[in-house]
Amino acid sequence: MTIGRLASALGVSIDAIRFYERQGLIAPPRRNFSGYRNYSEDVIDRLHFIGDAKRLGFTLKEIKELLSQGVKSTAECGPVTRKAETKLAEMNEEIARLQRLRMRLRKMVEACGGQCVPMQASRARKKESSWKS
Amino acid sequence: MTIGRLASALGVSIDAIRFYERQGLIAPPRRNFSGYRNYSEDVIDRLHFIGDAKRLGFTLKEIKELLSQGVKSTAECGPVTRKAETKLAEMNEEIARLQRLRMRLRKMVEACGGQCVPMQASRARKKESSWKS
DNA sequence: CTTGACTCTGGACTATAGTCAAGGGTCTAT
DNA sequence: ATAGACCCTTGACTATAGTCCAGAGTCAAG
Repeated sequence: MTIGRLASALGVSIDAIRFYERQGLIAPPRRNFSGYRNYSEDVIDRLHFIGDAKRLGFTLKEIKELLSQGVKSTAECGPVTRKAETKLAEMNEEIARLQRLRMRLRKMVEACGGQCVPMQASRARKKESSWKS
Repeated sequence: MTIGRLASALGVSIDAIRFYERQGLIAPPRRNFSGYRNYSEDVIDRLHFIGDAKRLGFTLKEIKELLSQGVKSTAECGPVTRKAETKLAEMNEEIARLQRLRMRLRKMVEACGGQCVPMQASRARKKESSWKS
């Protein structure tokens, strides 16, 4: 299978596949006599795994680690589970952070919504009452 | 005020201030005869505004737009409010996205928690039952 | 045989928000 | 006068996940 066929079969770009190879996420495939990459079926599973893991929020670096530990499907436990738990914790923090930001923003929008009432938390200086054009 | 004093007064790095200048977020200040930047008090407000807006989740690019519209404090309405509303919507999407990911991850962790039960959604092939080393 | 589609490599580029370093000039205190 | 702290510019670098390009070689169909 050529890289082009593989790419369109999986809905990823040719460049992405070569990129994964450079990054060590997939093994360099055999080449035909003129240097074209020639893929076997195995790589399809591997690329599916990469896609799954990406959707789960893993970075390529993390996926590489997973793969280097011999993990081959997202159903496989041990390493994925441990990674996933860490990831989950990180994600909870990130969500919390965004929610805090959202709250601040929301308050700001509300405070300014109707009558342009100065916010309490703002750093506005009284002297600068040039309430904008 | 020299750049060093300004930086330590505000708790940002000298490099960051020069970076903001390059990016057009703060105006190039006067220079003394030997080329040192010499800041007036005004820039303090500006940098505070930048800090506030950053904490609210705006990117530097967005902050620059705000500033170019004459906005000078986070209490100021109009442009900030409109931006903030957009931002809020984006943030809601991002939070929702992360929460969906979290759900997927959580399910995975649970599914694999006890007995390494294969997940339904996985792409594992039956033939590949080499259940890892 | 030629045309068009495909592939190869290497390197540059994207966005974000700065940080770090080299190599030089300047300011302040002793 | 000189040491040490400060400042200048320019350019490279960080991480992420690729994308895009040039210039060249290759393959299949007509």
